[in-house]
This record gives sequence, structure tokens and C-alpha cells, in this order.
Amino acid sequence: MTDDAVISVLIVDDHPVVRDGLRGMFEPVPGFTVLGEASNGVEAVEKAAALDPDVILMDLRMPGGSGVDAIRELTGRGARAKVLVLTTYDTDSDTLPAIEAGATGYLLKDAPRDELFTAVRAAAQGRTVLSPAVASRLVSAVRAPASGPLSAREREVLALVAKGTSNREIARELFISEATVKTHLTHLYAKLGAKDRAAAVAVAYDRGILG
Amino acid sequence: MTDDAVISVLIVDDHPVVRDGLRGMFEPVPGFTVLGEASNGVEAVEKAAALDPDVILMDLRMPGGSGVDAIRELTGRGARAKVLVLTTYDTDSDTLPAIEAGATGYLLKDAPRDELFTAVRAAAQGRTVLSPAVASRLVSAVRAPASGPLSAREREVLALVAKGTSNREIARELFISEATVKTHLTHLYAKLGAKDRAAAVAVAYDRGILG
DNA sequence: CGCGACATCAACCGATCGGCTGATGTTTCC
DNA sequence: GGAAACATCAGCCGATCGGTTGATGTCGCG
Repeated sequence: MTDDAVISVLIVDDHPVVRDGLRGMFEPVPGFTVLGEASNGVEAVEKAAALDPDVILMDLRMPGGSGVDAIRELTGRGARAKVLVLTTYDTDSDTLPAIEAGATGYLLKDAPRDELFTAVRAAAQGRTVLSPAVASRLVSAVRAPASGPLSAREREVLALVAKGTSNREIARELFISEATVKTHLTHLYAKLGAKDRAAAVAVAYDRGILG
Repeated sequence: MTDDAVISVLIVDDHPVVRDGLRGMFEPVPGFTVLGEASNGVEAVEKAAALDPDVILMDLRMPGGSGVDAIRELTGRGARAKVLVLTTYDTDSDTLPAIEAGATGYLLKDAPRDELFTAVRAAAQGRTVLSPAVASRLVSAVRAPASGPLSAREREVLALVAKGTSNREIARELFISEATVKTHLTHLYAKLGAKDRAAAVAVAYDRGILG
């Protein structure tokens, strides 16, 4: 952005209620202008090109063009706009992908108004803003290399998980204790970046570890 | 088998303890002969061809050649032997596949000795023997066509499950109650033949519903 | 117009999971 | 000879899941 005191904003969310709420929140405040709204990722990319906003407030999960894809598209074509992800839950599994895709910040919708304003100003200047929960997740993601191949034992456990086997059954199947099974699971969750066994199975399929 | 009073048996299990236990159980009883043992599916197929037993007592989960594959192989090549699956848990997710593959019976290892003897004699005559738990699962599997395409809503829920989303989050994401999410899940578990969300994700990937 | 498939919701319950902290022993590799 | 990765185990806890039963409303097909 330039030295302009006014920061132009594009609102992207599939819920009209949320869009209205955000618009109502920013419109009356000096220093902000709402250029427009979009209800999905595809529309977001179009409007961003047409309106050239300073900051894009973006929800992630939307029907018809996910937010992460939109971010990737925008940064890919070297858009000037900074993307500030505004999501409902910190547990959202798209957190890291969104940041990897090029989001400048990541906030929860229940953040106080002032925090939102501050965040948008910070984003407009290219500074990163993260909600505490997201920040802590990031550091742990860095602390643990996250990726890395699964060990043989972990793959065994995962294969059984994919068959709907309970931890107790896996334990007996592999002649180890349930505690050990849980340890293996915790480790492979970290390695796969998965939150639970279902997500772990999905990631494993995506990466060709299973199936 | 013929009119011989003696029924020849092949024992297949990866646990030496179990093999010994079964051998010790059948050897001393008039009317049974233990022809040999195998510790995995591949070996089972080889020994079955070499020894030509009347009945094969087979565990399902084994390292190096699963029991189900072995059964499929045996029936595929028109083997004379009847396969009686002997597994530890009734919750074993391979139950139906094993029976589909051609197993003559399905028993739990904690079955009383006499029940085991009876089952082997029955299997030798080609009669089906199922443990109560397995039997009841079968009827429910028949009662519900099991298969069938997922509804659009069910696919939506499943996709979120694959991302590690909790039921509560899915509920808010889709603007429905948690109860409804659980209902959808219960339905799609039945349709996919999965026991839990992890297994459902795996089946979905296998069938190309996800990924 | 009834039947079946689908979507929605409720309340309850036991079983299971996942997180946490901390520990021990082995192997492997530099 | 120590660091690093791996495998093993324990106990505690709150959160979540899955099963069950039952109910309501909608839609389309014959």
C-alpha cells in the first residue's frame, strides 16, 4: 500500500450475515473502506483483480472455490493485496496450508473489534498477524519437522487404523501395549500433520502411504 | 472329504503358541489328524496344496500374506479343503471379506473345545459354522444392502471428517446440529461397511469417493 | 396417496480417543 | 562415546465418538 491513511478492504465469506457484520464494522471507521464482497474463492480472485484492495478478509471454507486455493491463486499472480484469513475455529485444519499459500495473517472471528482493526492495519503494511492459538500451533509445527517418513511400526499401526481397528485391538494384534499404540499414533499424527485418525488416513492416502 | 472317520487338519496362525495349542487340542482326539502348520497366508496355500487337508484352521491377520488373500487363493484354484476361520475378536473387520472369499466357517478363539471340534466336523462336511456374534453381523449386513452411493450430504460430512474435523465443527460448518451429523455418519458407516470415521475415510479413498 | 430415501433433531450412555508427562532400552550413525 | 531416532510402557484426564431409540418433515416415484 501507499501512504494513504485509508485502507481498502475486500470481504470474502459465504455467509451473508458475516459479510454484513464485517462491512458494518469497517464502514463507519475512518481509515477503512470496504470495496466489495465475494462469497467464494473464485469470486474473490475476480474481485481482487477488479477492485485492487489493500487487504482481503477471507474465510477459508466456502462452497465453490476454497479460500486456500484463492490465496494460492492471488499470490501466484503476484497480487498486491494482503490476505488476512478470518476463520471461525482455531482447530481449522487449513491453518497451515493457508499460511503456506501466502496468507499474511490468521485471526479468529471471535476476536475483539479493536484487534481486528489493528490486524488489518498490520496486514496492510505486510506485517504478520496471528491469533495466539494459531501462533502456538505454528511454533510447534516448526519445532517438529512435521514431515518425515513414517517408521515401519507407525505404518503398521496406521494400516490397522485404516481398517477401523481400535487402539486396544491394534495393541493385541501387534503384541504391544495400548499405551505404545497411542504413542505411535501421536507421533504419526505429528508427522502427517493430522489431527485424528481419520485425518491421518486421509493424508496417508493422499501421499500414497496407504491404498 | 471321504467317508473316513478321520479328519485331517492344517493349522495356520502366526503365533507359535496358538499353533501348539491347537495341535495339542486336536492331536489326542480320535477322528482328527494334524497334517501340518503354516505361519502365514502364502505358506498356508503351499502346505494346503502339498498336504491336502480336509479342513484348514486359519487365523486372519498375519504378517506376510493375509488370511483373506489365502482363502481367496485357495477357493480360486478350487482347493478341496474347507477353511474355518479362527480369529481372536469378533470385531475383526475382515469378517465379511473372509466369508465372501469363501471361508466355510468363522469362529472365535475363545470358543469351548467341544464347539471347536463340532465346528471342524461340520466344516469338513461343508456345513457353515458361525459364531453367534458373526452370525448376527451377517444378518444385519444382509438386511441392509450395505452398499449404495452416498448422498450429497453424507459426502460433505465425510469430506470434513477426512480433514480431521470433529462432529461439532462439522455441525457448525454445515449449519446443522451435532445430532444430525452423527446420523449422517451412522448412515455412511453402514453404506461403506466401515466401523468408524478412520475406516470410512479409507474405504472412501479406495472407492474413489475421496482423493 | 402411500412408500422409500433423505435430512433434520433429541437425549442418553458407555467406550474410546487424544493430550500430557515422564521414563527405559535399543539401534544407528557420526 | 554420545546424539538421535525408534520402540516400548504407565497413568491420568477431559473430550469425543458411536450406538440406540424415536420422532418430524420433505421430496419424488409409481
